[in-house]
Amino acid sequence: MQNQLRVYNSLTKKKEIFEPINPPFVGMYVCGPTVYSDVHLGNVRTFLSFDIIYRYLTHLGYKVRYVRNITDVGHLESDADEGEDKISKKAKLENMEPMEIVQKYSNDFHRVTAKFNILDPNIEPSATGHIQEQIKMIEKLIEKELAYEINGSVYFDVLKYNETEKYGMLSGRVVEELMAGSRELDGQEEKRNTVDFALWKNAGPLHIMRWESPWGTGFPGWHLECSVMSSKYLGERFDIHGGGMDLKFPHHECEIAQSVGATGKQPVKYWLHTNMLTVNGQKMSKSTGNSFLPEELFTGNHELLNEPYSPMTVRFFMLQSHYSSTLDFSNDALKAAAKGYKKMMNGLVLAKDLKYTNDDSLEINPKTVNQINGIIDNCYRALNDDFNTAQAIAQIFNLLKKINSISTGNLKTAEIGEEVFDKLIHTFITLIVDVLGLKEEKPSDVEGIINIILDLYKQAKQVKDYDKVDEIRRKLKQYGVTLKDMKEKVGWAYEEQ
RNA sequence: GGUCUCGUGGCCGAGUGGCUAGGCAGAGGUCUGCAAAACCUUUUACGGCGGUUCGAAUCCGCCCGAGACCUCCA
Repeated sequence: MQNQLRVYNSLTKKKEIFEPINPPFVGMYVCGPTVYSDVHLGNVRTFLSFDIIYRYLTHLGYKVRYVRNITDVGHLESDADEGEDKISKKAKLENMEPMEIVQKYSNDFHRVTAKFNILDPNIEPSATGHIQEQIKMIEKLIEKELAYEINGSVYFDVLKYNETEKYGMLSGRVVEELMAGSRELDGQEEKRNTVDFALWKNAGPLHIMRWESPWGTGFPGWHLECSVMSSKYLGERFDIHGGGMDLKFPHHECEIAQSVGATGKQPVKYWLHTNMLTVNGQKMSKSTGNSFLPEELFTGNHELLNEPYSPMTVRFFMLQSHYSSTLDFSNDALKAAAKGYKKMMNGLVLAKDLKYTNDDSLEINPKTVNQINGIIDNCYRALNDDFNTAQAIAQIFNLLKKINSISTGNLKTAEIGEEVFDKLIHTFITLIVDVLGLKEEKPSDVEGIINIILDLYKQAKQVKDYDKVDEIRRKLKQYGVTLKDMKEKVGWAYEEQ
């Protein structure tokens, strides 16, 4: 491939050539969900974007270790001292154990990602599974005087850190401005400064999630888990850290501060941020109440939807935009995506069946050959340009035209030669299936289809076309379906042996 | 208020200093028992006003409009 992969690095605000720290290995960490409620489509978009990144890096031959965490403690409702833990709050609300909440929504999350054909990460660590490591990191930060303990809670001292390092590099914040602009929130007296953030929180007597620590019973702060788990599984310095745009500040900023504070190293080489899904131009989020649940989409059961949309339709829809742009969610757009997706899948079915046919009477048409080679190059150029799936899909549609032409006989395979033919088919299938992760959605009503065959079977019987009858019976058997002639009707059953 | 992003044709959405994005929709044609698909051709364009340039939708400035982050959010 003549051109190299380039990625947009949020830290440097530039597109950079992607060069892993230890090729061919790539370490990638993505902030996963906080499992306190159902994931909505906005969440899905982020995980889908990183799914593509994971798939493409793998496709390029990198050995990727993909770590995506599950946040199951420490994510507070607000930054105030008595800010409630999201999991804990939900547990009280639903009268369940916190770990039941965690399990329930983790299961839901996995079910949803599977539906969208999002690959599982290699490691999926949880915050509660790494309490010891978090405590150790806090101790290290206290030792370096970058953190202070007060009333059983420990805070990161942003001002102290900022004396030698630069807090706010990623999000373009200036500490002084943050101090000036920050509002006085209730219960922040404990902190030395409003910009400080919690590493460990003292658990009040009623708090249900609690662990022993050198500072008493408590629970870890949200930002810490990612620093701890990424360094544990990917090392103090790794290649890619990803997450939604909205995590840039404060979450990722805090992560950098913690890691740099503890190790003296910039933890991440490339920061990648995905943009938001919007509805009527507004960010989709739980708090604004404009979020869609995947299930509502699949059933069409939502006031803003006039029909259901399948998981692959939505996947295709999202891939038609670039991950760093906002994407607006609407019926018209989804409907158009549904058609485009089906068109592509019809091509996939054809491509899998196409065979090369020799024809000595035909000469190779260099123009067509060049065209096909050019389109394939464009596909890779697009994906190499910061994983531009939108552009890649446009090019894949150009490949599709060639495939359809071959299928209808307008283009003879001999005109492009066997080598180019193989390349065309292979690239087309690989990009769609392996890189974009799109798959066929077969008709789910198999029974309905069997019934149509039963009707044909009955008709054949009526006219005593027993060859046909036997043929239908034999062919269905290959699929594990046995026909049964009964007194009143024809039935079917799963073949028992 | 601070920081930042965006504004593309009927819709969605790429892209970019001069070379066809693509999908959906529309128009015409080829094919066709019907229908569909497919293929070919084709119409609508870069928020406004200035500037830089041989040339800008693409760079710069101003204005208008929309949005994000600064508080939980992917």
